[in-house]
This record gives sequence, C-alpha cells and structure tokens, in this order.
Amino acid sequence: MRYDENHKQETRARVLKVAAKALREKGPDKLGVAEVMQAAGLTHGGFYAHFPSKEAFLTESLNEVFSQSQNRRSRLVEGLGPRGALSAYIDFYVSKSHRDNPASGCPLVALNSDLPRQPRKFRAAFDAGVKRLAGELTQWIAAIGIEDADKVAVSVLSAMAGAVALSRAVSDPDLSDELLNAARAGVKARLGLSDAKETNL
Amino acid sequence: MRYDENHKQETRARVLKVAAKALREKGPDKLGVAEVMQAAGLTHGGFYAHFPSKEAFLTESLNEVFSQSQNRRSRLVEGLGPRGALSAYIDFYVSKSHRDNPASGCPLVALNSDLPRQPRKFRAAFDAGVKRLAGELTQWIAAIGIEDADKVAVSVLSAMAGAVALSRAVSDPDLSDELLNAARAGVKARLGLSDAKETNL
DNA sequence: TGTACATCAGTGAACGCGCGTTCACTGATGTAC
DNA sequence: TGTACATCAGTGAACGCGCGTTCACTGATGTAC
Repeated sequence: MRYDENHKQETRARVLKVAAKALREKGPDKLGVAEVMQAAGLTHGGFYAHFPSKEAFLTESLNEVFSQSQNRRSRLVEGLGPRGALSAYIDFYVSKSHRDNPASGCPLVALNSDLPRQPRKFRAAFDAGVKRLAGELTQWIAAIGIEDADKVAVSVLSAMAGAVALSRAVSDPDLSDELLNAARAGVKARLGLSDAKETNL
Repeated sequence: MRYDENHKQETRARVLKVAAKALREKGPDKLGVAEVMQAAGLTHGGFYAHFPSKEAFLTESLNEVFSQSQNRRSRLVEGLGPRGALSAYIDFYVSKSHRDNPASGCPLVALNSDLPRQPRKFRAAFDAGVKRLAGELTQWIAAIGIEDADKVAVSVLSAMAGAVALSRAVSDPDLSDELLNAARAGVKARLGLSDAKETNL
C-alpha cells in the first residue's frame, strides 16, 4: 500500500491512544490485543509490527496514560496559584465525573489493585507516574505554607485515590456519593481550603 | 469411599477457606478453579459438586473473606473502649504487616479496582461487607464524640484503604513506607488519637 | 517510456496454552432380601 | 449370614473458547535498468 513517511508512527500513536483508554477501563489483564487493534481500525495480526509483546505494549500504554493525565492537569490549573490549583485539582479528582469516567481518569484509581500482580517494567512506569504526581502536589502544598509538604502530599493523594476507587467499587449509589463528598470535604479541610476548617469532615 | 455425614460440608468449608486467601492474593479473575481445588487437596473435577459456577463460588468466597475479617477485627478490639479500638484498628490496618500480607488482609484493599468489572452478586457481597465495616467505624467514632460520625467513618476508611492499596502498588520501598506512615498519622490526627493533634500530617 | 523487482504496513488463518465446565467412571460403604 | 444393588464424594479425561503469538501472504508504490 505504501504510505507516507511517518504513517507507521502515526498508527502506533493511534493504537497507544486507544490503549490508554482501554487500559483504565478493563485493566491490564482483561485488555485484549485484538480488541485494541480493532478499536484502532486494524487487525490483530499487525500488532507485533509495532510492539514486541503485550507486556511491553502495556508499559508504553501506561506511560501514555500518565502523560495524558499530566497534560490534563496542566490545563486544569493553568493560570492558578497554588491554592487555586490545589482546590481545582481536588474538586476535579474527587468528583462524580471522575468516578463515572474511568477511561479518562487517574490510573492510580483505575489500576490500584492490579499493580501488585504486574511485571516489573509496568510497575516501574507506575512508580514514575506516582512520583511525578506526588511531586506536583508537594510543590503546591509547600507553597501554601504547610509543613512536611511531601508527607502531606502522599497522604492526601492516597486518600483521594482511595475514595474514588471505593466509590467505583461499591454499587450503592448513595454510599458512593457519600464517599466522594466526605473525602473531598475532609481533604480540603485538612489543607485549609474550605470554609469548614474546624470540622472533622 | 463413603464418608461420615458432614464430610461434604467440611470439604466445602475447606475449599472456601483456601479460596478466601487466594482471592485476595490473585484477584477474582486470576484465581483458578483447579488451583483452589488442588490447594484444598482435591482435583478440579469435583468443584461443581460444591458450587454451581465460578461466579457463585467467588461470591461465597468473598463472604467468607468478610466474615474472617470481622472475626479478626472483633478479636483485635476485644475489651477496648471506642478510643482504644479505633487506635488499635488503625495501627493494625495502616501497617507494613497488612501491606505485606494481602492474603489475610482487608478485601477493600486487595480487590479495590477489580470490583467495577465483577458481576452483580459479587458486587452486592462487597457492598454488604463495606457497610458492615463502615458501620462499626461509625459507632466507634460517634462514641468518642465526633460529629457526622458516618461521614467521617467512610472518609477515614477510604483514606486507609487507599493508602495501603497504593503502598502495595508502588514498588519503591521508601515511598511505600512513607505512604503508610503519612496516612496513619493523618488519620489518627484527624480523629484526635495522636499527640500531634494540630499537625497536618 | 515501460517492465521486472523490492519494499513494507497491514491481513487473516493457524497454533498452543490456560481455564471453566462437563461427564462417565471409581470405589468404599450402606441397604434389601 | 451372604449376595446383589444403591449411594455418592471424588477422579481424571475431554471439550470449547478466548487470547497471545506467529507467519505466509497481499497489494500498492517506489526503484533499477
């Protein structure tokens, strides 16, 4: 068929983009090679012209996920100071919209309990993404004058990820909503970002 | 071979006990029927004399997991008042020991992100377990005089589960330890259980 | 200018393996007569 | 008291399906001469 010079790269990028969504929706184990290729408009046979193995492919897909998340985060907090950025990010993260759209959400939530069962390289990519995210949070938190910002950052991050993950895990919609609301209020109060600074919520 | 009257029940209970561990270690999808039967000292062919399907079996296994967790929790807090119970439970939950032993740990941590992909009955069993646990936490929290105890309970629970889940997900041991320490301190401070009541940790 | 050949992204059939599920069979013991 | 039959938890071979992986092939375009 003879395509233009960077046709193959474009195809590869398209497959990874599709995979980044599917990975968060189905998890690394239920994600099928044929399924991703079909969603990218290809047949499964061509997969190994782009990736040496499913494992390597999953690792690249996860990098793509983190990269997308970071871009989205940058856009979200563009022009905001640390206080506004933190507040906006928490509202965005601990929300029904995030809960209901795992395919475009945070991988810490979507892949949480899959990770211990994944191969080393995949886990390394995950670590890198977590550290980058925790680092950004740390900067914002330090900038609003909170001590031990790095520790507060990982604590807040795990609380947010845990709340959204649990809100997806339970099927009772009231409980799910309550989880989100309580966690969001709690995290914001802890960082001094809400009116109800004295509450235990 | 003709066994005594309740031999079959005992076998069934043994299989479920083995499964309760394996379920948390491998997750519902990677858990194999043959594997569980072998671990119980049987061959896989006999499985369907005890359970109508893998799905039904998984649901019973999850009930067994929650039942074990509740027993363990009762033993842990036996004789303690609400303040002591909360403190002991948090120390037990947000710990390296819990992180490093998923097979005997909390299913909220181990099965977190598997749940959205599971069938209705399995999810219903999960809901029931979450509610029972959240209910106990609520009682303890209310008993030490904190307002909106139910909301604080789910918020604290999701923060604890999120921290342990993330501490398992990352492979960097320092980051993993830091996650646990920061989350434990944060949760205890929030409930007024530590010396550092004023800290943001 | 035209013909034969090289290139290469993508196709689709096939292989091998794991796993949930089925089923005819085993073999020890209890029961009928 | 002894013999034939029923019972039933467990066995192990086999089936079907999904899925990761392989590979010979396609077909459009570029290049050599």
